[in-house]
Order: sequence, then C-alpha cells, then structure tokens
Amino acid sequence: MNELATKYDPHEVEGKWYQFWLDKNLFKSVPDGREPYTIVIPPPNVTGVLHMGHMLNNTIQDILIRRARMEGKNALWVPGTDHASIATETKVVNKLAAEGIKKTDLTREEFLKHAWDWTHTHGGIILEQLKKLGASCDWSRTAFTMDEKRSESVIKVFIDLYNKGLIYRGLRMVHWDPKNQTALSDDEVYYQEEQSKLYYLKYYVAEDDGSGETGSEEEVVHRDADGRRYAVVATTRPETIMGDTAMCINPKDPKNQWLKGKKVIVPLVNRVIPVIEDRYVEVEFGTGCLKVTPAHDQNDYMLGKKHNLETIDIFNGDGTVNEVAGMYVGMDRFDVREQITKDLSEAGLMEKVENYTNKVGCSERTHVPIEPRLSLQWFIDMKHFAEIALPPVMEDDIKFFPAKYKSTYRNWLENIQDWCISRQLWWGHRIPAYYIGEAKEGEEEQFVVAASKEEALELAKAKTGNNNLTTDDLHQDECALDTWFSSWLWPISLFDGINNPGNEEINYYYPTCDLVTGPDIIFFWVARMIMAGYEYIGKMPFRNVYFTGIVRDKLGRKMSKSLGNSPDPIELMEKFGADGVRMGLMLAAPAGNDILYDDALCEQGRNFNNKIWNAFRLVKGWEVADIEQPESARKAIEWFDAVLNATLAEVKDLFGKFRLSEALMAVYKLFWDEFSSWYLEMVKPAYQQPIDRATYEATLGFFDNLLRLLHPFMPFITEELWQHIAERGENESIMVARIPEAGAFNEATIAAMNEAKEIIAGVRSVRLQKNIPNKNALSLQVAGQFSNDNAAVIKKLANLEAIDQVSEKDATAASFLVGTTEYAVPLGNNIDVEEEIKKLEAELKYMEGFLASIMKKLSNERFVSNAPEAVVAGERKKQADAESKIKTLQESIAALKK
RNA sequence: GGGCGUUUAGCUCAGCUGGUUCAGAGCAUCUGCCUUACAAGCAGAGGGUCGGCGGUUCGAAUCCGUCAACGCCCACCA
Repeated sequence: MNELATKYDPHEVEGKWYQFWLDKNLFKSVPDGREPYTIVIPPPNVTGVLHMGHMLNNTIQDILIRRARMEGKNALWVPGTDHASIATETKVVNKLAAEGIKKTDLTREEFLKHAWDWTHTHGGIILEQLKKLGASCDWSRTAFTMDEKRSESVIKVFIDLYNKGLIYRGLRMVHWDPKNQTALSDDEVYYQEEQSKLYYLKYYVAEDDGSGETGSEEEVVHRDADGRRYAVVATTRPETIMGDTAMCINPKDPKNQWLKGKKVIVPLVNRVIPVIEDRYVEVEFGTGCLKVTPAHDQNDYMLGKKHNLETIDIFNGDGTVNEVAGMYVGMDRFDVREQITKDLSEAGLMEKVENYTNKVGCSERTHVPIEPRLSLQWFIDMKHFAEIALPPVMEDDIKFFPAKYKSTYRNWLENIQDWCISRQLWWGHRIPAYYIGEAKEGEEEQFVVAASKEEALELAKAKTGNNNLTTDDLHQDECALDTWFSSWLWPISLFDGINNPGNEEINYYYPTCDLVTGPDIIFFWVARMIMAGYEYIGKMPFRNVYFTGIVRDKLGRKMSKSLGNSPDPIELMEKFGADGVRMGLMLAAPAGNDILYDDALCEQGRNFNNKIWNAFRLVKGWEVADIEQPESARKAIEWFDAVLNATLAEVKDLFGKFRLSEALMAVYKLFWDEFSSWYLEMVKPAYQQPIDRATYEATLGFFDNLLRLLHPFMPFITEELWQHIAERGENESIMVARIPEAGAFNEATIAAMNEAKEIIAGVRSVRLQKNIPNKNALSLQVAGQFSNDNAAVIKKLANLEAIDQVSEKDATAASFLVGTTEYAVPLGNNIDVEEEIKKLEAELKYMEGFLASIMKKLSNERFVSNAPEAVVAGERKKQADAESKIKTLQESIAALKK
C-alpha cells in the first residue's frame, strides 16, 4: 500500500464518489415493501446561497437519512426550494432599480417575468452546493413552492378553507409606505432611532364651568387663568389630532381620577370626545393621558375596537391630509406637524415641548417613515387550527427535541392571533379572489373565490343573479399569499396529497419521520405544518422535530454579512474536505444549543479523517502469513469485539435521542482511542514481520464495521476506504451496506482490559519518569491479586520480558497501584529513593483522607439506618479497599526506608 | 411587559428519577518523544469549593426558595 499518500486528500475522492452515487441511483426512492423513512428539506430560498446554518441543518439531515438507509429502511430525502416572496421580490426590485427600472412603472406581468428570469438564473445554486456537502437527496423529486403542483395545492387549499369559513377578509392595521403607496409586510420595516419631540397638548374638559372640586391630593388638575380645567396629553404626533376619537386613562392612575366619566375637547379641532379607561395606558408615561386615534396607530386601533370608538381616517395614500380632517387639507403630514405646532402654541393649547428619542418605523424600500393604515386583508381563523395542533405535541405524538420547545409551542397556540395571509407583493401565489365590478365608495366589494377566472364568473353570476356578467367585469385580488401559506403544505404537497388525495406516494411516505429545522420558525412553519397535516391528511406531518441551534462565531455573535464573520462554506470544504467540515459542525452541535463555530473544529474533523486514513494504511500494509495467532492478538480481538458492541448499542441509543454530537464523539473515541491506540498496537506484528491470517481478517472485519458506523457522519472517506478493504462489486456501495447491529458482549471482558490498560499506562509512566526507552525490555512485579488473562497484551504493549507474582517487591522498584494491587518495576540502582518515598507518602496521605471521610459516613448512625443497603455496602467496600491500599503503601514506604 | 431557558475545568458541553471514587468528555495547556500508519502524530500529566445565599435530607452539581448575570422568542410604550 505504498501508493497511498501519508496524508488524506479529500479532493481526489469526494467528487468521484458523489458522482458514483448519482450514477448508481442510490439516492432514489420509490415506494416498496420496506419501512419508509422520510425527511423533507426545509426549503431554502430559491435564489439564496449556502450559509453555515444550511450546512449544519443539512449535515444533520444527511446523517439521519444515511443511517436510516443503512438500517435497511426505504430512505427518502426530498429536496426543494422556496419562492420566499418578500426576500426574492426585494432582490428583484433592487436589481431592476440598479438598471434604472422602477417596479411601479411595470405591469404585474412584466414584473413577474423579471422575477422568473431572476429565479431561473440564480435558482438552484444552493442545491448544487448541497451536493458538495454530500447531501443524499432524491434529486429527481426536486420541488419548488411555486411550481405547478405546489401552486395548484395552494390555491385548492385557499378555496377549501374559504368555503369552510376559515378564511375571511377583515380590517387590519398595515405598514403603509406613503411614497410608494403600498402596504409593507412587517419584515420590510426597520426601526430607526430618531431625535424627535414630545408635545404636551391641552385638552379642555367639556362643559366645565370651572367650579369643579379638586379631588384628592394625588390628583393633578390643570387650570387656566379662568379656572377652566384641562388635561394634558403627551404625543409625538400632534398632526393626528383631527383623527382623535377618545382620550384614555388608566383606571388605576391616581393623578387622573378626576377625569373619569368626563368629556374633553380636542384642541383646535374642538370636537368633544369621551374619556375612556383602559389598563393599557402606562401611568408613568407623560401625564398618563393618551390620545386615541384608531385610524393611525396599531394600539389605538385595538383600543378603538375594544371601546367601540369611531375611526376617523385623516390621511390620503400619499401621506397628505384628506377632506375628512377638515383642516390642513392637502398638506403633507410633516408640514402639518410643523404648522399645527405653531397654531397650537398661538392658541395657548401647547403646555410644553420636550426632546424625545423614539424609534420610527421606516420602509426598507423607500426609507420614508411608514404610516400605520387600516386596510382590508385576508385572514385565517386560527382557533380551529390551534385546537387540532396542540394536543399531539403536548401528548408527544409528535416529539420535540429538545423538549423545552413544547412550552414555547403551547404558549403560542394558547394565545394565537388570526393569521394574516395576504401580502402586498406580486411574487407569490396570487389570491384567488375575484371582485365583481367596481366597488362603490364606502361599500365593501362583492367577490367570489375560485381557481380560475372562468369558474369565478360562474360563481359571480350565481351570486349576483346577473347572467350578463363577463370576465371583464371581474378583477382578481392584487395581493399575493404569505410565503408560509405554501410552506405549511410542504410535507403534503411534495407527495401531491392535496391535488390527489390518497395516492400511493402520500400513503407510503406520509407522515414523514424527522423534521430538522431552526427554533426561530417554530411558529411560522412547524406549527402550521402540524395544522395543515391534521386538517388535510388527518395525521401528523412528522413524528420528530429536531431543532438545531444558530451557528455563531466563536465569540458568540450571529454570523452576518456586515460583521464579515461568516465563513464561506464552499471554501471551508475546499480547505478541510466536506467530511471534515461535517464533523466539525457536528462536534459542536448538541441539539438545541447554539453552536460557536471555530475553524479549529473543522481541523479536528480533518485530523480525524487523516487518522482513519493512516490506520487503513497500516492495516493494508501488513503481509499475511499462515502462522499461529499470538495470544495477545486473540485477547485483543475478544476485547475489541466487546467494546465495539458496547459502542454500537450506545450509538443507537444516542441516535434515538437525537444526541448526534454525542454519538459522533462515541464513534470518534472508539476509532481513535480504542481501535487505533489500543487495538492496533495490540495486534500489530513486529517490524517487517507478517501477521497471522485470523487476526488480519478479524481486523479488516472491525475496520469494515467501523467505516459503516462512521459513514453517516463522513460519507466520502468511508466509501473510499470501504471500497479498498475488499473486492467490491460494481454496484456495491457502503451507502447501502448495513449498519452493524449491536450484539451481546461481556462487561467483564471490557473491565479486565481496562485494568490491563492501567497497568500498561503505569509502566509507561515509569519509563517516562526514569527516561527508559520503550525498546528496553523491563520486568514487572505484582504484589497482590492479579488476573493473568491479559498478561500477553500487557507484556507486548509495555515491553515486559516477565511478569512475576511476588510476595514482596524489590525495595528499589518504582511502584504504582491499580485497584488494590501493587505493581513494581525493578530498576536496580536506577531509583531515587527520596523521591519515591515522597510520592508514596503523598499518595498515602490522600488515601488516609479518603478513608477518614468514608469512616465519618459509616459512623453516622442515621446514614447506616436510612441509606439503601447497596449504598452502605458500597461504602464498606470502599473502606476495605482503602485500608488495604494504605497497608500496601505503608509497607512500601517502610521497605524503602530500610 | 409576557413567556421560555442558561450559569459545571482556559473554551464548548455531558452529568436522566438525589447515593457505585461523581466531579466527567472533547479541544486547548504543560512535559517527554521525528518509535518504520499517522508531528494533522505518540506517550504521560496538571486543571473546577458545579454562579451567590438559604432550605429539605443521613446524603445535593442533581430537589425547593431567593438573589445575580446572561441568552432567546413574542408584544412593543404614546
């Protein structure tokens, strides 16, 4: 095997094997008689590029799917992408803007053509990148949330929910961009700190003759020179007073008790409005009096609804004041603020002005401050869905890993708000609602919901009784649906279960098995898939949800473009190999914890690859002969078989709990420590000597098992070496080999070898301290209990010419304890007596302290009578052991002092 | 403001229903080694009063209370 380089080079093997798997169709799944194991990918943005979060998430999915496949299940991992309406539309708008094209100058059709072009040029890059990682997706099934089947499913579900009365149209406060005259989604608004002013306005009490009593001492009553009483309201937006329809106080606010039940006059406007009471009002803020403008503030709207207030909308779409206001008509909102401030001051209605820093929401597109505005939107009634989605998670039909997210999930479902599904965007599934004719002022439009304009026309005719309607009389809603309205169907629509219920695929693959995603989308996506799953299939969409952490840099900061702290995954794979990066990520990723990424982790992964590679070089370099098997090798094989089985059981258990990084660590230690450092050293033939056939074959067998166990974590190197271990058929691949099953093993075998290892380490330690090279053979004396079982192994690894059972060791020997037995390496004159005594005395002191603490426990009456027998017995054993050790140590010290 | 969670070695974390030397792992550190698989390595070693205080108990990293620090999600203050 001289042709194998001393260092493993991933470049030569990764691409080769990925292509091999593709060529052999090994990722492909079709329904058959086997147990299915299904994962659907959380679809990344179609035009996105791979980032560290994707790497982590998809590595986990690939580990799970590869392991399931090797367990003999029919494993299917379905890939796909999401149209990501807002993100993609923003990208397209920006790209067009760079070319000098405004979205507002385009028709919907023209814009969508640009968007599709963009999707086709940039779409799917991310999927290609996943291939580099080794993702074993069934690429023949690659789906897109806006492809034909998925779109048809979305429309069908919308219509169905509408017909069930679960979708309705209602008023909602949206973020309005007055410059573009368009509504924005929450994600398109950013908040910016701004130096502004807090204006204190006087609201006179209506029909007040000034004779009113001043109430309790705590009350704050303002009076003007004539004794007329007024309340003071602090606001940052004096220009909206024309829309005021109430003043609100906290019912518990002692300062404002006197205002209860009164009416006040809006300054300048001179409209009389009621004083209402609501605990929403913060007592400490400003004066504790809040002006309520339901048409222009989210919270005020909520108050208005609660208290049945009138809603007065005073703005036009472009942010100028409209007729309804009655004053400042046609002026821009900010000009009005300036003007009204002056006017209020002149009228003596301004108490004071303070500087104030607040956060103003701005449009991501035009950067102008957004205006809250009431508009008609589409909603899903979530009550029904919350009811069907809560129990399965609380009762663990669907398991969350880590389980703490159950509480988060419950909390959200129990306080759920209706889901606003309409977005003022073009890129997405257009809402299949058709309005009939033009709406008249102040009248809600009539509409029908249908899959096509033709069907809509029939419905419209029936609805209006007007048979003369034509498709020209219908116009489709301009809004698109929220992206999540297509994603929530993903596990169903991928198998066409909406359009074609009960088809073979949906019956076979659904429910899927595991979902791997981030906790940040537990509400957006996970909860809603559960809802849709029960609504449309009557079953859970997945059995387990594994929530990954967020990938951060090693300082704990989120990875972001602006910080420049996010490594390029492709470059990382170049540098460390895909297997190395996969391992690096997994080492640091306990379920649900954030991972602090550091290149050092990938280095560790790369080093491990190299370790595997070199272990393989060693084994394949041996010359095999028909000679007798040494006792040490026989023992080594017996022992490693036990360790392997123990680890197989442990790994299986850890996988069941989604403790993948612990599973990987167990395999890592098995390979590196037990197999490479111990087992291979035990069986290794002497320099230029051949190995016996039985040991060689057993070793290759172990290697084969180890590679299979490692394969899900590191697919490439394991395939490469597995192909080299033995002659493989043209279509053989480790990918579809079976994961080794955990067999029975003897604990005592492992325990006995652990003792042998300690003895070996003891001798090595003596060698290091006394500077005795390993090639010089030593002898070992044993004073006490010693099992001869692994003597051959001990002799080989510690390079001992003899192990002698003695009743009394040489006084001038370096000694050490393993268990209660003393071992000694005779050194002739080579020993430093003083130092040896010192060492033994330190050990003696420790043991005496240990014994004292045991005795304290055992002499405690209440411990002996209350603690379980086994625990007390354990303590007595400790006592006996400690006493025995102390005796040995004392004897050794005495002998040295002679 | 509402909810969830974290705090154990220099770093990242395990430690399930309290009791087997239970105070652990990996990395990092230190010491000695270019020993013919591997210096991306080998052998050996050091390192923590389990965030503070109080309680329950024969016994607490583990259970309860409280304080402190930190993190996340939701709602966001006119």
